[in-house]
Amino acid sequence: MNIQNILVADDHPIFRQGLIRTIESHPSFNIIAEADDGMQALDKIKELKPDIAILDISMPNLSGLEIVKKIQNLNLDVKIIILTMYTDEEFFSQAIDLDVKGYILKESSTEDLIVALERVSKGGSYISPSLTDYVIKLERKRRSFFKTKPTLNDLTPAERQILKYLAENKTSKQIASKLIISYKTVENHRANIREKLNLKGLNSLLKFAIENKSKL
Amino acid sequence: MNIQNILVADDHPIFRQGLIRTIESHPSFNIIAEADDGMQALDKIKELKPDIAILDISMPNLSGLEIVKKIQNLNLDVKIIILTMYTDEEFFSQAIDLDVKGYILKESSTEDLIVALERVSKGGSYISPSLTDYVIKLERKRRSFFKTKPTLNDLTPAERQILKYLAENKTSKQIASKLIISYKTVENHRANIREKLNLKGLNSLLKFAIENKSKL
DNA sequence: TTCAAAATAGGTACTACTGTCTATTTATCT
DNA sequence: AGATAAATAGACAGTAGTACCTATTTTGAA
Repeated sequence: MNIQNILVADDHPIFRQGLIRTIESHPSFNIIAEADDGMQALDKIKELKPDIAILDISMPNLSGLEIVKKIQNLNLDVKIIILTMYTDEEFFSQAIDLDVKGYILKESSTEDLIVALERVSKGGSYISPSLTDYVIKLERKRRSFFKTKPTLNDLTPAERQILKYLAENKTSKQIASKLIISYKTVENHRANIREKLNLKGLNSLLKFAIENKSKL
Repeated sequence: MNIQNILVADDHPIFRQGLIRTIESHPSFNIIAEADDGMQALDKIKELKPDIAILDISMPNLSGLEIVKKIQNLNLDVKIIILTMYTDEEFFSQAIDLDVKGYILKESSTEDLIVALERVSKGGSYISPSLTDYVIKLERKRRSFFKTKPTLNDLTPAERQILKYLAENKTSKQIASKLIISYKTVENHRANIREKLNLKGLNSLLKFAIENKSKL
């Protein structure tokens, strides 16, 4: 097996040093580039064509998952390992749908990281052991009726906008006057969102908005 | 200045590697121990008496801030740098009250980390630039009337209990029947909590409960 | 251009939370 | 034993969100 050229992209410099130290301690891997935001990562991937790119999800300018989409549109042959803090079904299943080769958590051991690199470099794939629960859950869901859980992606732009204000605990009236639309329109959006996301009962929508505001 | 012996404690192995790589690249600092949970960190500090201990806040078994308390009870002469993800006033002011010498964010640059170590090793202190806003806010608060922001600590056990259920979006009725108390009692607790925490307006309490549920 | 989805607006009944009160019974500390 | 804080319970008016509808206009994609 040739030496694998690797790009690491993460906006946390100290963590990035950890990746470098871990990866360079292994002779089969060679770090050819670093990036501390998404745009930079994409540019360097296009320019340097690494064998493997290790991407953080939450980065300024362009998220790891968005980078993956762009790479695939360009038909670049780069294997992707997503590295993230989020033990979050949402991101995970998005990544899987994008045919990402590795998905590992930032809390992983250095050994896990190396194993992931080895597997991926040989054409395989690797998912953080801690995510097994999600994998199983997803499988079960897919099997039983293919009814996939509705996600934020099903929402229209206007609906997302409403959600953002809701997360700030604005009332429908306040949102209406801010957006210069009728109070009833806001209420309608709320109703539609609740229906799409299967939210029932009082304030379930507010709860959802607050818990998911980082994703909006 | 002598070479400073340093202990690093963080439960994320890759991040820990980053700390080590960053610190060891600087000749004045020498890492004498690592720990990946709080108990281990405390034990090693007691045993090895490092000059400086870099502690993560969220670690298994014992949090960084709890370690600081124990160290101070034992009158150990160890300078503490807290390293955390949380840009959270709560933790920050707790740390300051504990007379921690450094408080820096995990997203800091490697340079910031080194500067912090240098300052602290010389008896000074260092706070992440990104936290300046909080520092100023705190200062302003302390100055204007010494009225400190009310916190979760001001709440009684019954009130915390109510908050927990609120974070699950239970209605007052549901909580009442679960705790076998009157609906009105629950409403009274809610009112008291709102008053203590200065929460006004509809659903502000629910918002608070959800945002702080991890601390309950 | 035509069709479908999204955004807009409104009606009505119901329910939950808020704000502002009073008042009694337990604990707990001095 | 007496004071204080906490937990309990209630009244009442006002406001906001929910559930379930109908209906028009705008926009975007086939």
